[in-house]
Amino acid sequence: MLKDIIEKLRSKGCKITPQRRIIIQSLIKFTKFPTASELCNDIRQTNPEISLDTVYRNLNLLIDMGVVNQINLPGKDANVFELSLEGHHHHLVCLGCGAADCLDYCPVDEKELQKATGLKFEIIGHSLELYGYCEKCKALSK
Amino acid sequence: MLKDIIEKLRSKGCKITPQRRIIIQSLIKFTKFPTASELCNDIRQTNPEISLDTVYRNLNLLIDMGVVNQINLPGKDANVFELSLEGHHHHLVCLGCGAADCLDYCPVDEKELQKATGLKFEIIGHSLELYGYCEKCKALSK
DNA sequence: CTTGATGCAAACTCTTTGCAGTACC
DNA sequence: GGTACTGCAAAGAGTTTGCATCAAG
Repeated sequence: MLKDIIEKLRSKGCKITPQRRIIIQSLIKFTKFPTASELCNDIRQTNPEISLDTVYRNLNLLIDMGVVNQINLPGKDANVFELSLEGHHHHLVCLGCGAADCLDYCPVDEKELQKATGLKFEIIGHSLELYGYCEKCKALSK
Repeated sequence: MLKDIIEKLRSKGCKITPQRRIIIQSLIKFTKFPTASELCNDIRQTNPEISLDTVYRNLNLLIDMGVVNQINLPGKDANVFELSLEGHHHHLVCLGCGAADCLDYCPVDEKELQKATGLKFEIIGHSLELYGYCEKCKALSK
């Protein structure tokens, strides 16, 4: 997974710096989708010298490369990042702890929707987020 | 519609100032979902003296009152506001001009989804945005 | 050696807050 | 008249940019 991404960057002429490598590694390792600064703090535990702007710059680079998605959650800590190697999918976002799981299954049939909405609007994509509580947070609230 | 909202505010003990009234009127009038500053600029065409912080303060108040929804769109101009008198619905967001239409019909069956995802995650809500091109922007791109 | 990447600092945008004066109820 | 609201200015958060230095290819 790390190798694939490195290879993709290399093939597009990007240099593979230690910072870049660590950012990708950290992103792979996260179980929730991190904000830019969460990612930076995580990396600083082993590499205290990295700067937040480098994290931002590389996240934007990875987004341009199609390796990372940026997700806008409602509320605070709204901008989070995820690896996007898996193609189209959706998320189960926990309202308790903020953890987000992926849902491979896509329940949205765009063709059906296009029929239902008529021809005025041409649908070319969608985003669906499911909100609720994960196992841990369900247990905590009881 | 304006009256209903004013009444609701009054019943909760809020004062009805000219600014407040104009903000609501402008919000009703918009055909796309405006950002806070778009809303402010629109209001300034007739009331140049209004300040952006008042717009923000009142939008937050209206959100607390349940009269307005805040929607996070991906990319720039991410935070937009809509009146939320119609209950649960989704949006057709134009990638060309940013205009957003409402879709009353909800194609997401949460019960089905709950079955499909199992019991680990308890679904209590969802958000769905459809992206594409409105009639105008479709025509322009040809 | 060349070009792109980094770190620092500062700029920028969006949003919130403190405060004194104002106006709605 | 009292309390909530306004405008101003300034503070904060999050993100981007300019620049000199550094290192990957």
